[in-house]
Amino acid sequence: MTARASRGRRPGAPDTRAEVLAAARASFAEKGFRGTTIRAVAASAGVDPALVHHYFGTKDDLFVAALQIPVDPREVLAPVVAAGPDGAGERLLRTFLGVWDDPEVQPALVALVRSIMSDDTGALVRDAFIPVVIGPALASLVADRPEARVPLVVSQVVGLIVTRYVVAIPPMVAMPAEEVVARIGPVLQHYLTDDLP
Amino acid sequence: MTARASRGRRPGAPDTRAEVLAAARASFAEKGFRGTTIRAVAASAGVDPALVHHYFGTKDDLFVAALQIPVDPREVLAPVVAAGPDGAGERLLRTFLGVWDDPEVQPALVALVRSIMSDDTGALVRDAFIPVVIGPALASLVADRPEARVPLVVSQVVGLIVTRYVVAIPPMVAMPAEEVVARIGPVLQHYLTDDLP
DNA sequence: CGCACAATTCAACACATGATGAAAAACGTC
DNA sequence: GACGTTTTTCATCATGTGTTGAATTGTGCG
Repeated sequence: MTARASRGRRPGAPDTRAEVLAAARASFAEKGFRGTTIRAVAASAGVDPALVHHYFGTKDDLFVAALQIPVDPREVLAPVVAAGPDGAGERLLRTFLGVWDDPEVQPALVALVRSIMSDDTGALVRDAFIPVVIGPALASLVADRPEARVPLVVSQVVGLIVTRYVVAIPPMVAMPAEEVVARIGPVLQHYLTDDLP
Repeated sequence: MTARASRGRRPGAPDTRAEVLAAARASFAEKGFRGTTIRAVAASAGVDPALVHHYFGTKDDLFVAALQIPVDPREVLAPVVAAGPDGAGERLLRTFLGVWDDPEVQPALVALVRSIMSDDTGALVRDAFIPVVIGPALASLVADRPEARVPLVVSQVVGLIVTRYVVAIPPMVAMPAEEVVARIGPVLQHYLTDDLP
């Protein structure tokens, strides 16, 4: 019930901009792009809608601002790739969970995935992200025929993302990271290096 | 450029209702619930928006009408479950693909999944569908500790759904059903019956 | 203190959308 | 052929949304 009514600047030095950005991230993560309204973000930050426009311009701009996260997939994957194919499945999964379980970046990543799957931004993943970023990284880890193995790895990882972070089915959320690594890691390893039927 | 202008009933006996329903299914599958507008559905069916309301009432009603599909998961899963745990992974996957690759039901299923992941209908899957429908069916196929195994199976199957039908990444779409069965089936079997680490 | 500047709200516009009710045209039946 | 019924469009409304510009209040600097 923090009744905020008066016009003009607030006393003190509150970082209102950061609050708005956090509210936007949370809303984009939970409701997706279309489901998020500027008014709702403003209300959740205890602020007038016009202020959102003042800081971040249009709604699209707000969205890309909310997706700004300090994680470059190629950089994160580099050490995993450098260590070679032995035990790559578990290493891959461990670093992956290290990023996704970080509460600092999780909302932005979930928002990104939600938008990819609800709106037709799917093309971005389909045509650019996987072939350009993920594909080459995994390609040096697979035994052979990467065009057949990479999609399998991706499918299991995507399933993990959706069940653990997007839909958040309870047993998957409750599972400790190391347990996920121990149970799914071998499957990734299997997709990467075992003989294909 | 089929200029349709005149008022009143059309000559002939066109099944306009079915066309509207098909357009709605396609739009819900591609753009999700929020992304679908009554006007767009009407335009895609070459019809006035009011007609959509005339046949199916509100937008929610149209959505549930679009989701009406002649497939009961328990009924489909019954024979798979009845045959016991031996080779259950591949059988499960085969019948699963039989349903999802059917172009008659695919749009409705994709629409359902899209809505589950974009809007917060996720609760439906999280709290009802998996525990009540999928859980008990799989429970009789697993070796032990179903609460640990079922989520693993679900994660791989969800990953398959998303990559093959929702985001539709090309290598996954192009893969023949039997190849999917041969490559992912053993992994499901592993989750169902192999020793858990 | 005075003043430029930043932060914040208010009021309003333009637009798209879901929904409604009445009117017009074809059909089926007697 | 007359008539009730179904199918279809038109015109319209209320609402929520993104966006804009002006007005107001606090902060920091000279």
